[in-house]
Amino acid sequence: MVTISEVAREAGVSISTVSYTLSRKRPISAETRERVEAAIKRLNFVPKASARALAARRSGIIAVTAPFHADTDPSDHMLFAMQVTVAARAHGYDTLLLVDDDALEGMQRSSSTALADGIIVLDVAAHDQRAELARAIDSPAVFIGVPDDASDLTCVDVDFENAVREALEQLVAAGHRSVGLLSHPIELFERDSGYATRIVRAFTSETERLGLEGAVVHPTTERAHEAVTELLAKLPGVTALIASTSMTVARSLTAAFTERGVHVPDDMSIVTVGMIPVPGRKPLPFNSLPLDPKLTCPVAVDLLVAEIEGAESSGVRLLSPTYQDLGTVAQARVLEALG
Amino acid sequence: MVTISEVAREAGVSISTVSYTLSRKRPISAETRERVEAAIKRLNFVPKASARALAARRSGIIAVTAPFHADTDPSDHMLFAMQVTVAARAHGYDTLLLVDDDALEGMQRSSSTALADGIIVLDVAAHDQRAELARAIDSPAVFIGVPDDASDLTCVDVDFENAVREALEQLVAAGHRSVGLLSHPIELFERDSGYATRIVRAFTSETERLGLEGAVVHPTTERAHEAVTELLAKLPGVTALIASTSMTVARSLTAAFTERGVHVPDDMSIVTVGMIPVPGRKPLPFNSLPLDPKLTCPVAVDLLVAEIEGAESSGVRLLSPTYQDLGTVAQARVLEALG
DNA sequence: CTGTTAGCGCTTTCAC
DNA sequence: GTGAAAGCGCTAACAG
Repeated sequence: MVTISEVAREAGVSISTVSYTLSRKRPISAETRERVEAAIKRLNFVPKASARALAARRSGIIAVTAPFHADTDPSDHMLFAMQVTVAARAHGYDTLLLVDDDALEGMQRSSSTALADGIIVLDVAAHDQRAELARAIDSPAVFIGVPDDASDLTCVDVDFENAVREALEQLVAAGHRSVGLLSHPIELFERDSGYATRIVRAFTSETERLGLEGAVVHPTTERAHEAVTELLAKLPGVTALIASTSMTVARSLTAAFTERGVHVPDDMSIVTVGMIPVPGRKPLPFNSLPLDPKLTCPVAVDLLVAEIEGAESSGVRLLSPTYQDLGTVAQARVLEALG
Repeated sequence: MVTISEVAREAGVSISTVSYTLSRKRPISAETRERVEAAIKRLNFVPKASARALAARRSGIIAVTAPFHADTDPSDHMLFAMQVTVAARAHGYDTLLLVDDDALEGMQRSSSTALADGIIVLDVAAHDQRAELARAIDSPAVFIGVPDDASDLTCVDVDFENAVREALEQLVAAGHRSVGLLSHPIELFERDSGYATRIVRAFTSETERLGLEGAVVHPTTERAHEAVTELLAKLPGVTALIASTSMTVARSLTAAFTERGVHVPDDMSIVTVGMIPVPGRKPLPFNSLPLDPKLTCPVAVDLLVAEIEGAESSGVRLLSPTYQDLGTVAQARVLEALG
């Protein structure tokens, strides 16, 4: 196991010169640099993480806390953890995974032992214990999601309110006046996972503001059929739907409407809001305002790294997704005019 | 930031005494221990990970390398990563997540920088670059899955061959003589993800050995309907099915058969093999021999920790899942006798 | 049973 | 532009 002093000896320089050649924190003459780099290559030297961390008081590790609830979709989980990891690597950091019951305790531990330089908080609930903890510990933390009490916290999230508004405006522009919202199973709201509630609220207030007819339905099974039936009963003149639900339910949406004699998109325009795309998988065949981890995670990591490196910041950053137009919003048919 | 020497001073002992009370690596008198522990509590001391790692030449971190292919299910990924993490915590280790293109390079890096004490290799492919790498580096590694060339490697996996045999034997015991295998999409085999191939092979050889009529079908969409149709055409007398496919396809299985007038389980007995259960989610309503991360991950981590702590081991450990009997295997109806 | 001390392998002043 | 040396905060001989 080769150390920095062996490199120094091999290159005929002092160890500080080797260190500075690596860190570029002070000028090194071209000739010296060359000698050092050659020695490094020759000996196959790589600085040890622990020694570096101890001396520099920085571990180069970011902890990712991701608890696992009954209604947590493991796919979504992984997609976020992955994007955080990719973004962290781009800054030279590695990520430590804190899951399950260790999501809270591990956050405490990684801070007090200085295992991690900072923390990314995933799957944030409305009342999240990690919010208080983040305020109490030394390590900087950035939340992906917004807890009810976000004071003194740095949070990054999709601007769901704005996304719902934009989706509705797209529909209104195409002449739709009666719009449904297909949400998550009702049970999910009891645990209050925050963003689903925000979407329903935004839908309610925006349909009202725009003078639209609206109805919210929740799936009762793993397919959309029952909810679609309910929607058609509740809102007989419905011509458009915003879907913000699970992937499984969304995938059965077209079939569910077809079974009821409703053709998508001609009879039913669909826009999804806040649905998570899976890389390498066939995307949902609907216009969308996605909740893409690739949008929020890099921003969150940027903020965290900035804080680690001394910047001060806090507050909530809401990011607006870009509208993916797949042509699944059709001109509304004015049924009344015909009937 | 309180250090060990402040604790020593506060307790009126030497720092080694503090260190040893913590590590329990040598006896400490009850009285001294009490004084030290009081001081630790009073000052709220927690040893710094980096200092500890440098001095002990052990980081307390296990790297988890999990590349992400187009056909990698993010759910499965997370479930394995989680179980590895939980198992690692039980031994006092934390886990570092290596994903994507960094799965290979990160493995190299975490070893050469001594960032991690050992490595768990997930989502192992038949020809996996990480196999050679594992042989080349210093850090011990344990594979969850078995690459084609497993020489000098430590691998843990489910014994799929045995599971297929057991499933078939259960079916034979219930009188079935004509059995189908619902596998993965045919495209998956081009990338050769190993275990799917092993299951098909085992199915072929075991049906032959048992003198059964057998047929393998692959889904062509995200539902089972097309494959079921194909199966009924290929094997008109089929009375049982082994399903080893994606969760989505499996969930539509009962509906697919029902649509063809085949009742599950009375007309069609189903056993799943190698399917991954999601904690907190309603399990598939079939008898099963699951690929449970809770089975393989703890064993893999145990082996890795043993190697880290000095034990020598290598070779392939195949674990047999226990048969989950949900009563979905019915007595075969002897159609011939009636016809 | 406890204390002294020499490192672990780097980073970073301070000095030239 | 480079070197010497003092740590960083712990662990683990070695010594008693």
